[in-house]
Amino acid sequence: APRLEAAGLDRLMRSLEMPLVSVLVDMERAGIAIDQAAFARFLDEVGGQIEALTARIVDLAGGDFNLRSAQQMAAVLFDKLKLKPAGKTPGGALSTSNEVLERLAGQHPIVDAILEFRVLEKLRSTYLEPLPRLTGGDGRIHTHFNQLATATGRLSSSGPNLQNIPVRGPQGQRMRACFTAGPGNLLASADYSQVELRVLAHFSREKNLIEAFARDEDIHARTAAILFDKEPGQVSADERRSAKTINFGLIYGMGPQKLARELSITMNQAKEFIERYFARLSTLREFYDNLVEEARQSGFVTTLAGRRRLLPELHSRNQQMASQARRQAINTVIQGSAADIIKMAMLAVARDAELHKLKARLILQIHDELVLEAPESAAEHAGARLRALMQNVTALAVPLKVDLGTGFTWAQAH
DNA sequence: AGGATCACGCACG
DNA sequence: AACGTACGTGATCCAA
Repeated sequence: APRLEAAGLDRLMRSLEMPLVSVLVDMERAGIAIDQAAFARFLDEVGGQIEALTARIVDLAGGDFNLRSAQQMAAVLFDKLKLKPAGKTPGGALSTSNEVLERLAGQHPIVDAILEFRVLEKLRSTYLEPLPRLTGGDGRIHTHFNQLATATGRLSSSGPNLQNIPVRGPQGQRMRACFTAGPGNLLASADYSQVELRVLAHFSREKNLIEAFARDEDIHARTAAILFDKEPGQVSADERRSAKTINFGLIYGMGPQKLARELSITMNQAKEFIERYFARLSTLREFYDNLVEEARQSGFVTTLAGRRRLLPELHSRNQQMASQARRQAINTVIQGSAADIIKMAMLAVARDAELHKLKARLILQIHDELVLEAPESAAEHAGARLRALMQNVTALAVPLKVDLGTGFTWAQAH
C-alpha cells in the first residue's frame, strides 16, 4: 500500500480495480447461453467440407501429408511443387501464412484450397469442437476474465477465450448466432464507436479530429479529405480506405514499410503519405514527440485513470528495441485509456439501480463492447440505459458514441 | 512414454 | 516488421 500511494496508484487500485473484481466474478458466474443444436449443425457442415478439401489438397499435392503441419506444408509448396517462397517466419523457416499464400494464389490451384481449409480448420478446432464441451450444467459457458494479464490494463479472457469469437464474414455471423440469450431473455450489445481514435483526439487536442468527432462526421472520410485536398463528400472509396489504414496504423505507430504493404504502394509513396499526414495534423506529431520524451525522462507512460506502464527499453542502445518501446508508449496510452473508460462504465452499470430493477446483468466485455442479458420485456429499456451509462461515464474533449443492438443471439444484437 | 516448451498460424479488439 | 491478447497443432526437448 505505501508503494501504491507513493506512485499515486492507490486511487486506481481502490476506486477502479478492486471494485471491479466482484463485477467480473458476477459476469463469470452468469456465463452465456449457447445453442447446442446450432453448434452441432455447423460442425457437421464444416467437418464435411474439411474432409472434401483434405482429399483435394492431398490429390493436388500428389501425395499424403499432414496439412496441419506448417513444416510439411512448406515442404510440399516450396520443394515439391516449386512455388516461390514469399516470406519467412521469425524463426527463419519459409512461411506458409495467410499473407504468403494470398500472394501465391495465382500460381497453383492448391493455394486457394489450403486457404479455405485453414479457415474451416480454425473454426472446427478452436471453436466448434471445444466450446460445446465447456458448457456447464446450466447450459452456459463461463469464461475467466483475467485482470492482471495485460501490459496495457485491458482484461483478457481464457478457458475459453470469449473475446476472440469469430465475427467477420458469413462464417463469423453464423458463429455468433450460436451464442444466445437464455429462455425468456434478450441480449443487448453496446460498443464504443472508434473509442481509441477519440482517446487520441482527447489527448492530442488535434483540431481536425476534435471537430470531426464533435460533428459526428465520418472520421476516415475527413482524414482522406485533408490528405487529398478534397471535400469529404468527394472522397473516393479507395481514398477513404487509405485514410482508414493510416488512422488505425497511427495508433500503433505504423512505419512506411507496413503502410506500403497494406496499401499496395511503394515505400516512397508510403513515406510521402505519412509526412503529409503529420504535416497537416501537426498537433499529432507534437503530441507523439512530447509523450515519448516524457516517457524517456520518467521511465513510464500514464493512462487516463493513472495506470502506468514502465518502458525501460526506451533507453535501449538497440534501435529496434527502442523503436518498439516508442510504439508501445504511444499505443499503451491509447489502448490503456480506452480500457480505463470501459472499466469505469462496467462499474457504473453494476451500480445502476435502474438496470438492477430491470433484472439486467452484464455477461461479456470485449474491449470496447459490453453485452447485457435482460428479460425480454426489459431489454430495450435496459439497452438504452446501458448506452447512456457508457456514453456519460467520463467527459473527454470529444463525445463518446455508443452503437447499440438487441436480439436473441449475439449476431442479432450487433 | 509423456509432460513441458517452442514455433507457427490465426481468431478477436 | 504495427499494438494488445488466447489457443490448437506439430515439433522437439528432456527429467525421472
